[in-house]
Formats: sequence, structure tokens, C-alpha cells
Amino acid sequence: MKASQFYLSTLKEAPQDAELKSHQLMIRAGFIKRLSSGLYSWMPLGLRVLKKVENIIREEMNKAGGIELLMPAIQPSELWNETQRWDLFGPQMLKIKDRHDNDFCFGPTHEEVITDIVRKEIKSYKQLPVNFYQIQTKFRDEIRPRFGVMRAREFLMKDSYSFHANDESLQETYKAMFEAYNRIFTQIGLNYRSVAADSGAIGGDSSHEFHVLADSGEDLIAFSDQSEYAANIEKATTQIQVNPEQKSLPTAKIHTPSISTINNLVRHFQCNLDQILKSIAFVADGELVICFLAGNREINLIKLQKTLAVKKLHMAKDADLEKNNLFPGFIGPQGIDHIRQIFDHSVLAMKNMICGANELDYHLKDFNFQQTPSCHDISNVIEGDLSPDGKGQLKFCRGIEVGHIFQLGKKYSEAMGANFLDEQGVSQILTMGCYGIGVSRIVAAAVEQNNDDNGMILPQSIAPFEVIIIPIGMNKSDLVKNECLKIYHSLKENNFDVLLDDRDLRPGIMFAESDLIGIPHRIVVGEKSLNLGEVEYKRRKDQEAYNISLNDVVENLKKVTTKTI
RNA sequence: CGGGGAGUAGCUCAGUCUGGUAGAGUGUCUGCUUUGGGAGCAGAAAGUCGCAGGUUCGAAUCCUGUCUCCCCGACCA
Repeated sequence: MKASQFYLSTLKEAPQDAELKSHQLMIRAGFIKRLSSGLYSWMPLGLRVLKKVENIIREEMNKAGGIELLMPAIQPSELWNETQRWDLFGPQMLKIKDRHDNDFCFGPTHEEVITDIVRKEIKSYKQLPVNFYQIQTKFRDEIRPRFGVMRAREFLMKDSYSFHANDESLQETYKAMFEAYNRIFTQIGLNYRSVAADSGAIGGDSSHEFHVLADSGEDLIAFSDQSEYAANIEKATTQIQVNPEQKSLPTAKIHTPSISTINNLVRHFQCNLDQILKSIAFVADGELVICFLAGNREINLIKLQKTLAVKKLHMAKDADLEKNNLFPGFIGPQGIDHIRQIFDHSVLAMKNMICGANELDYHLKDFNFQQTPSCHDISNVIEGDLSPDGKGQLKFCRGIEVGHIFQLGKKYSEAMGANFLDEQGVSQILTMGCYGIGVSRIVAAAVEQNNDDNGMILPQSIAPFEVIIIPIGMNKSDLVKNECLKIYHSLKENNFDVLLDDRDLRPGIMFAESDLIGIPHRIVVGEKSLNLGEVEYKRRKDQEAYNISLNDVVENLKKVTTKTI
């Protein structure tokens, strides 16, 4: 590609509203252009990157037995009513009406459509298993879109859905997808981690997320420093370590006027956070619930909601507490049996704790339970916790979720009547798996992970171009011009994705732009070095350039690129 | 949905308090000069000051309403 025949448009300054490095760089480099909140155009340069990511995914999906199809972005409400999700999906789903006043949505996902296809197409066990995938635009009306295409409302996703006669078959495909995903992210050149996720009601160790590791990631990941255990903080758990040696002391009621916050208690009692029994009040489906947990832990709302098995959950207001004769800041477990209480498993490790006395301006010191209450995991793990497999301590890192694989079981096939005939001619419900990759998010994640002060440093596999040729004084020197064209053509003949910057700009501009847009290999052609029969070569990620012989340009590039041609 | 902030040229922003002909830098265009890290000089084009009302002789500026965008939180297959 010659730059004069392409479209490059870069900015010196990033728009003020771009917070994240990847967002700033993608806009400055002319990869994307914002149309509205969470809606972005992919400009020519960015589209090249997106397409490269897409193609790596497509190739690996095909190798892993996936079969590509393409479903409509617009979907009729009837299908969604079959699974109840028309109402359950919530405001994230963009609902629209056609001219006949019929309800449609812009698909946020495609379980319903694919299951409809499969129930009409798949009749026999002989057609199983099957794994369909598409690479397609989704729309989810996020409450707060942010960080450019990292969390956009409209985005490109690879979603696949597999159908099986039984669980073993699902496991096989799931494993194949897990391996394919690892190959995909490795090939793209991302520093990532697969994270086992608890699958809740569906059971089994059957869900994995793939996270690109980055400090700016929206997800917090807990992982063991000595085993393979890794989980999203939403789902991570721990083994609570109990010290049976510790002796119970007699309880004392202490006057603690106006000392109602945890920090003030720590100061007043000269104790550690984990000696304080923290109480947090919620209103769950209209009922007041008091949660107790160690003072150094935070409530995990997802776990709490699951444990309580309620639909609506919010923090209680002071008025809710006062109605029940409770004093905010002085709530404890003693003498409130008429109120629903739930204990976090961190309580198991606590003895001689400090807690509210359910009396204004009083706390209990050295409180102990007569009988250990039944406990649940309703808190987030903290760094240093024992890994749930008993091996090692938990550490934290941040991640950007770029992939998610899941064993759905019969949830959709049952609701929609997707059946097949088995070997005995008996009708059975199909078993299903689904596997997603955020294609456009990968581009943002790759930039987020690979940049410096001058711009992006993209992995060769997804860079908009692999090599750039920068001529110095091209229009002044026929020698420069001819040698550039020669190099350009020989690189193209050798299947390099090469950009010749033939715009005849000042060198500084060309250097700055090629750095900004992250092209991994750079060849500078100037008269001085040409007279020595050489050109300059520099890798984007290296500081120093060096000269190579004019005759060795192609060979040298073959050597320094990992690419197999 | 709650809290905070912002809408003025393609981009970054001043001007608003204290009403009086619409500004700068950068980018774009022209010419000259320059050619190894976003150079220099000269000139030019470019804005319904988010939108709608109101006050006023006069509104980017004051008042009312409204829309959009961003940040923090809540929420999130």
C-alpha cells in the first residue's frame, strides 16, 4: 500500500474526553471516530487492525471445527418471548418497532436465533455435534459506555454456539474451544490469562473467562501464587482459616459515644480491622436483612443476592433501621433474632470480636457466639487469603475481559423445544454451549497493553501494516525514489504487508506518525546510507536503529519477523 | 437513577463573573523557505457560540426550559 493512495489522519492532541491510553491513541492514530456515546466508526487504518484480529479468530475457529454463518442483527420479539428474555433482559436491549408496529430488538446476543435455526435444521443425532459461529455487530445499551471501543454500545463480537447429544460431547467441544481461544490470544500476541469462573446454577466447573492483563482493566482477578487457581473477584472464593487455639474471653459492654465508624472503632479499641464484626443492612425484596462480616472485608453483592435468592437488593436507609429499633453504627448480632441475619464465612475465623450492642453509643468487646452461626460466602476475597484449593495465597491483578466460554446445558433448547432423535429414535433435548470473543475490544486491549510515549507498539499479527518504508527526500532524489520502490515491490512479492510513505512530507512527521500508529518494523531510505549501499532498519519497540545492506532487506525482515511465509 | 463537570472553527481551548462587531494555538488551503523526529515566514478559508424560549436598544455572556457529551457511583449476558 502506498500512503498517497490510502487514508491516514492523525491528531497531535487527544480529545479531552478520552481517558484511557488506548482510547486516546486509537483516536489520535485515526483508528476510530466517535459518532455518539458508545458508537464508533472504524476508520480505514483501524479497520485493517480489526480485520486482522477477525481473521485470526476465523482461522482458529475453522481449525477447531467451527462453521461460520451470519444471522440477522435485528430479531423479532417472538423468539425472545419463548425464553422469557424479552422481559428479563432489561434496558440493555434496544427494542424497536417496524412499520407494522411489531416488536423487534437489535440483537444483544444470539442464543434465541441460533436455537431457532437448529431446532428447524437438526433432526438427528447423526448431525451432532455441531458448532456454528458468526462474527457480527451486537448492540447492548450499556448504562455507561466508556473508554472508546473498550466498552461500546455497538461492538463486533465473535459468538459461537455448539449443540450436542449429551454432556460428554459438550465437554469435548468446550475443551476444543478453550484450546482454540488460547491459540487465538497467543497468536494475537496478548498477555492474557484464562480465568475459571463459577457457573452458578448450571453447575460444574464449566465457565471460563479470558482476560487481557492491564492495570486499567475493569475486572479484578484473584489468582493463587502457587496453583492454577484464578477467578474473577465476582466469583473468587477462599478457605477461611480458623485458629482453634484462641481462648474466648468474657464479653464486656463498653460505652462508645459517637464512635460509629469502623475506623473510629479501630482507633478507640487499638485493634485490627479483622477483630471488628462489621454489620451492613440491606433491604432484600422488601425484607430487612443484616449481614455480618469481618471488618476487613467487603460485601460481594452478586454472592449475597445469590445466597438470599432474591430479585431486588439495595442498601438499607437509616430510616429502615430506626423502624426496627436498630442504631446505625451500633448494630450487632445479639438480641435481634426477630430480624433476618446472614453471616459471612469470615466470621468463622473471629473470636473475641468487637461489635455493636444494639444500644445507642455502646459496643461489645470480646463478643463470642454461643453457637457458631451457619455461614455463607458473601464477601470478596482479599489479597493474602488462602487459595480455595489450599495451595498458595491469593493475589490480585486487573484484566480486560475479551473472551468468555460457557456450558449452557439445556436452558435455551428446552425453552424453545430444540430436540433431536437419538439412536433409539427417542426425542431428546439438545445440550448447548456458547463461546464469545469481543473482537473490537481486543483491538483496544492490545493497544492498552502495548504503547509508549510515542504511540502504539502493535504486535505484528494485528498491526495495520507490518513494515513501513520512510523515504528521506523522495522527490529530490531519484535514487531514493527508485530504491524505495524496489524495496517496496520486493517486500510485497514476499508477502509482507508493507506501507510506503510516498507523501513526501518532512521526515519528522513521517517518523512521528509511523510510531503513533504502531507499525512494528521501519525501514528508512536516505541518500547518505544509500551511497554506502545500506538502509536503516528499526523495530518499533527498540530504541536503536541499525543499518543493513540494501541486498539484505528482505532476508533481514524475514529473520526479524516471526512470520512464517 | 444519584452526584459532579462540559458544550464556542476539524482538534485543544480562551472569552461568560462585569451584555456592546467572534478569539488564540493547532490542523486545512496558497506562496516562499526548509528536509533525519509533528520546523520557519507571509497570506487565506473556516463557527447559527448545542437547541428553544425570555429579558434587553443590543445576548456566546443574564433568566427559564431542553438536548447531548464526559467523569464518579449504583447497575451490568
